[in-house]
Amino acid sequence: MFIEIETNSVVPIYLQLAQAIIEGVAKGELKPGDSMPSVRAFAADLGMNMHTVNKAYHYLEEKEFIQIVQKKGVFIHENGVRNASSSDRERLQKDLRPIVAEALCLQLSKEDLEQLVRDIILDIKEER
Amino acid sequence: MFIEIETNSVVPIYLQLAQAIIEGVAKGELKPGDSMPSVRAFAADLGMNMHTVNKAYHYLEEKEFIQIVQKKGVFIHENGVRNASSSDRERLQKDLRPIVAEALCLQLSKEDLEQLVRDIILDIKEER
DNA sequence: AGTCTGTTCTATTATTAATAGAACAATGGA
DNA sequence: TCCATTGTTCTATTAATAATAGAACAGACT
Repeated sequence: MFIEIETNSVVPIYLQLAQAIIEGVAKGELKPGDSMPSVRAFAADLGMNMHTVNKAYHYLEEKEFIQIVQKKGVFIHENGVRNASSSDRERLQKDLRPIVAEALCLQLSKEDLEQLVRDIILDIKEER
Repeated sequence: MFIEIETNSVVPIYLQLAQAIIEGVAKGELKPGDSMPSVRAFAADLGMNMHTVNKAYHYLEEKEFIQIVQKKGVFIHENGVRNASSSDRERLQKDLRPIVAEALCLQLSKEDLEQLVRDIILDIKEER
C-alpha cells in the first residue's frame, strides 16, 4: 500500500494518512478484518510520530472504518464496507456541498460533475 | 442573503462565510459586479470581527470569486462565474477525492453519488 | 470637511497539529 | 514463565492557526 504524505499541504498529515487508508478500503486493497500496522511500526515506516498515527486511527474509528482492540491491534472494521447509514449520508452531503457550490460557479453542469466523479473513481481504483 | 454560521463547527467561521458567499454566487443571488458589504459593516451584521470577514474576502479573492479594490470596496469578480480553468479543475478534483473514496467504502454506486450531487444542487438552488 | 474604504500594525487568547519520552496493563508467542 | 508488542495515558514543548481587539493610515467619495 502506497502512502504519500505531502508535508507542505494545508491538510494535516494525520488526515492525509486517514484518507489514504480509506482509499485503501475503497479500492479493496484493505478488506474488513485485515490488521493494520501498530502505531509504532506505522509511524516508523512513514517517518512520523506514533501519536500522529494514533490520531489518524481514532479519526477512522469514529467514522467506523477501523476497529481498535485494546492491547491486540487495529483492524479494518468488519462493517467498514457497508451500506451508508443516514448519518453517513448526512456527513457526505455536508462535505460535498461547498464543493458542489464551487463547481456551479465554475459552470460545471451535472454531466461535467458526473464525469469528474467518474474520473476520480477510476483513478482510485486503477492503482492496484 | 441568509448566512448561517455554526459557532461550534469544526470548520472555521471565516471559511463558513466564504462558502456561504460562494453559494450565493452559485444560485445567482450574487452576480458578477455586485458589491459586497464593507468588512466593518459585514462584521457588525454577522456579529463577528472585521478581520475575520477580511480573511474570508482574501480567501475568496485568491480563488478569484471576488475582487478587492483598494479603498473602494469588494465586488463579485467579473470572472466569478466562469468556465473552470485547469487549476480550478485540479482543485475540485483534489477536494473531491477523499469524499468519493469514502462514498465508495459506503457502497455508493456512481448512480447513488450522482443522485446525491443532484440533491445538493437542488438544495442550493431552491433557496431563492 | 468628513465619512468610508481596505490595509497594516501590534497584541492577546485559545485551539490544533506534531513531536517527544516515559510508563502502564494486557496480550500472545516462545 | 519470560518478554516483546499492543494501544493508552500522562506530561511537555513547539509551531501554526483562528479569532478577537484597537489603533492608525491613505485614498476614494460625497
